[in-house]
Amino acid sequence: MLGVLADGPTYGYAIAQRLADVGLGAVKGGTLYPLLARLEADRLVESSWHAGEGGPGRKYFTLTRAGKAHLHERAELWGAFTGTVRKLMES
Amino acid sequence: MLGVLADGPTYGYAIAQRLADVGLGAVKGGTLYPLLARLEADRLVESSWHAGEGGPGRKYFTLTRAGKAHLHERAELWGAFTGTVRKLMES
DNA sequence: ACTTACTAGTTAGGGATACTATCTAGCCCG
DNA sequence: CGGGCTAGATAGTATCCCTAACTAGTAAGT
Repeated sequence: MLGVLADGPTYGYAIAQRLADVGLGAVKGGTLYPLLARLEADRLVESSWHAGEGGPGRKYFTLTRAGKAHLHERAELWGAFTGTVRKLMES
Repeated sequence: MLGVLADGPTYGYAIAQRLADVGLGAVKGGTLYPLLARLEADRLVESSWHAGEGGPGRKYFTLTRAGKAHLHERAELWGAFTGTVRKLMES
């Protein structure tokens, strides 16, 4: 989620499409929006409402400075973790 | 878990030590034993009790044929998943 | 006008599961 | 005989993903 937002501000529905496009499955609204709300509660993202252009309004989310830091930190931990697991599964 | 068991039959406490050794943190009994019980319920592992050699008895777990197949299947999915996520986080 | 479909977001409820904490029990050592 | 290590089990709590249902705007077909 934070990785997608690192490419620039977007809104929930577009994030879901992006995740589906790259092959991470159809993330449903009931998963997506509570997660975004948690990220906002943790001050990792900020949101602003924009009127829709030929459709409903969109809530755009932007990574905060803390969100970027969190992403980089987690990316390192994720790399270490997956490396360890890969070794375990291949051995 | 299945990856550790792929190296040969072992018991819960030793699995926890192995996971701690490779850097996956201290997996607690409340996580470890229910998970092994689920794997056994799914016929992915089999267990047998062996009297302790200078200590309490040990419940040894062995990967079944289905367990090995499951491990290989999951390892492929895991590789694809982590590859996708890595690209997302690095972009 | 009515229906369908797509877009966009929200909420309630259930189920899976990882965690904390606690318990039993065998063995060894000081 | 208490403390510590080994070994396993269980209850209770919290998290969180999912299904399902809802509201609402727009557009196209009938």
